[in-house]
Amino acid sequence: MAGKRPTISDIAREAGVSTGAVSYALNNRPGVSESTRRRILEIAERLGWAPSSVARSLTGGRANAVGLVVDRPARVLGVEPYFMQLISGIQDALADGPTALLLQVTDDSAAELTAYRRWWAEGRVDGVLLVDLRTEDPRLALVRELGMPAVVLGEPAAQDELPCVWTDDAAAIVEVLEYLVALGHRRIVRVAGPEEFVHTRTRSAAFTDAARRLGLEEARIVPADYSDEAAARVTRRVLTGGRAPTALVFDNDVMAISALGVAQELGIAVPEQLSLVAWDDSSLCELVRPALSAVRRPIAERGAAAVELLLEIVAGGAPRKVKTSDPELVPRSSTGPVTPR
Amino acid sequence: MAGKRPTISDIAREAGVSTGAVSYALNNRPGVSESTRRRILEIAERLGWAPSSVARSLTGGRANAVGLVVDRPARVLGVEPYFMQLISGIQDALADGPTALLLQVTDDSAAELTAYRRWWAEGRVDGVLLVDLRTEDPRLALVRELGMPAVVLGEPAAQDELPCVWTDDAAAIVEVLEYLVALGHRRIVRVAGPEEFVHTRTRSAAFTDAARRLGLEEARIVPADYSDEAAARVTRRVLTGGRAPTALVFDNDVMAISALGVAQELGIAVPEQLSLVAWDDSSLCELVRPALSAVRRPIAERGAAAVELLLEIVAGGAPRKVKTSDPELVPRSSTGPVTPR
DNA sequence: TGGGGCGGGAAAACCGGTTCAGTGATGGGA
DNA sequence: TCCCATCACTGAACCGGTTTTCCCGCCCCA
Repeated sequence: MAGKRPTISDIAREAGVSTGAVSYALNNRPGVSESTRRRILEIAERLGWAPSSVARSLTGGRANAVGLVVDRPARVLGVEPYFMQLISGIQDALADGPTALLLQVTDDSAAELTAYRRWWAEGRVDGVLLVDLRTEDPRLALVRELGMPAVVLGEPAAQDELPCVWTDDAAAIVEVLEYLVALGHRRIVRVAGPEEFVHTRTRSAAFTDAARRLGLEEARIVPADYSDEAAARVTRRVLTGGRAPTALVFDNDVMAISALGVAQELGIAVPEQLSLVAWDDSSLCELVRPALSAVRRPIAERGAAAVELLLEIVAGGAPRKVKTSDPELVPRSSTGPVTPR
Repeated sequence: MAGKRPTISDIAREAGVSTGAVSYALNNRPGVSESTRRRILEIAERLGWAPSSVARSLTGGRANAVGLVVDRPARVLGVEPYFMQLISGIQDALADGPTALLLQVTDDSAAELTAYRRWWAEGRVDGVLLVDLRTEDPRLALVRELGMPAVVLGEPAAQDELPCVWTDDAAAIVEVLEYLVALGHRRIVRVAGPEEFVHTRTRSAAFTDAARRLGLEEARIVPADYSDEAAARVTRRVLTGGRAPTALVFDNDVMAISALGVAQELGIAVPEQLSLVAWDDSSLCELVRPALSAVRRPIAERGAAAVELLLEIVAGGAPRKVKTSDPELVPRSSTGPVTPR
């Protein structure tokens, strides 16, 4: 039966009290006697009453929802486990609180801005999560303009005061390089994600630094865009050019897998002739042969921490910068010592 | 600046009219003169007014949101491109309408029911999408009990009258089998998803039927659970047992890739000694070597169609059963003619 | 000249809650 | 005994819109 949902007026009528009293009783606030409260709770239970989130939002000013816009082409989005892990972490934090998650997937960064703006204007969200921060990201200006609570998932930039949740990617890059150097690699190429992302730059800077410090013979960074095709193209070029590297480090898992295919194509043995390291470990990395060594980051943990921080800020807390647990290198079969050819 | 958002009262005051008049003007309804309407629209524009979705929902009774709960363990969810493609299709349909998407990810089917129930009780959604229908699915009873609009993504079951959006999986199974038979395969094993899903049963029935019709020497179905580990286990068992099949058909892409690894482990050449077919084509299938032949289904199209149908139903339309375009087999390098050993 | 019809708009009720300002009854202290 | 607190609860305003009701003024036509 599609009967309409009971309201506090129904409860009030049944209990013979005013709606105000019902409100107090249902919210465990002083103002009603214990016996009346119990009676009201019982009636509410019997009627199957649940608070209308809409009505509550109207007075409370709170929407009890947070928003996330993901701006990546559907093609790469589908394959990359990152976002689903992130979302899953977000849900953990939202679990049984009153807050819901609004999700928008777009492949157009103007649409992303519009989405945030609209959600805020319509009062649909209390705050938002920002992922994949770019340099000079227009979203920063937007949230400032709107005064909309926001938490950045990514590096804390000195210049802005937005709260963020971050992982020490730079340290992980160093760990990877030291590991590869220990295996005897001296020519290492990093296949990076899009340069406009702040986290790409952070990793690039760390890579260059560490390479210099370790006195690497050759350490280059070539840009790609997270997609399998771009990675394949770039890998082919790098491997067939002169002075081919003996190790490749990728900025995501999909690109690393794509490179694995290219190596097979070219008859280059992994890990005997070429070592591969993926970023963002996922079961994809364990799936392929040889299984990929990868840097594992606490993605779900990040998502959960970000939501908690956001809710804290919405509730009036001060902006903080939260660091999650460190990434760790998970060595598998795609990395090995350099063998002289 | 975090200035509060303007309301129609602000507009009314500025324009020197009542809020009712403003409402008419902003909604393009008769009741105000053309000149007043223009004046009001202009003021609204200048003030940067946007309707409060919350307030609208309170009167309209519409939440302007639809809900989707995905009940799969995070581990498999992350890797499987299916859901992100689906979500991306859903967004296409929602695009610039007033409707938002509420997403919940859970790994507990009781929590799934709770989520739907709560969304509805709280008036957060106008309707929901149901994926991965199980036999005797408690969600069917739930949406009936609540009178909550819902669209099923999956086979139309004769017994219930819920609207659904479906793809002719059975035809695709037949196509795959005919293709494999044409290549000379007579011993084919299908590695299925969890049996409790209705779509698994549909495919199983179609598989068994077609196998009988084609007079296959051996056609078995072994159950798995969409995860890479289960697929690896099952594949190992099947391939090392007596009378090993020459072709394997999988119910998703992850399992097929996992099997590819197992074949490599066992020194079985693909496609020379073993053909593999994945379901739900994704760029993962193109990524691995050899690239996987796969059945491509219009997943995003399904998502979009489902949302459109749901909105139609919410608006009072009659429940329909919508069939999306047919799946097609995309042959790649993982399938080939049987070679006598 | 009077009545009917209609267009433009005001006023108020309403949606489902929350919250504030009262109010009558009770109890306690001086 | 009087006064003041306190308790338990009511009534009403309020959040930001939508919608219904009603009213006024104007035009048209008989």
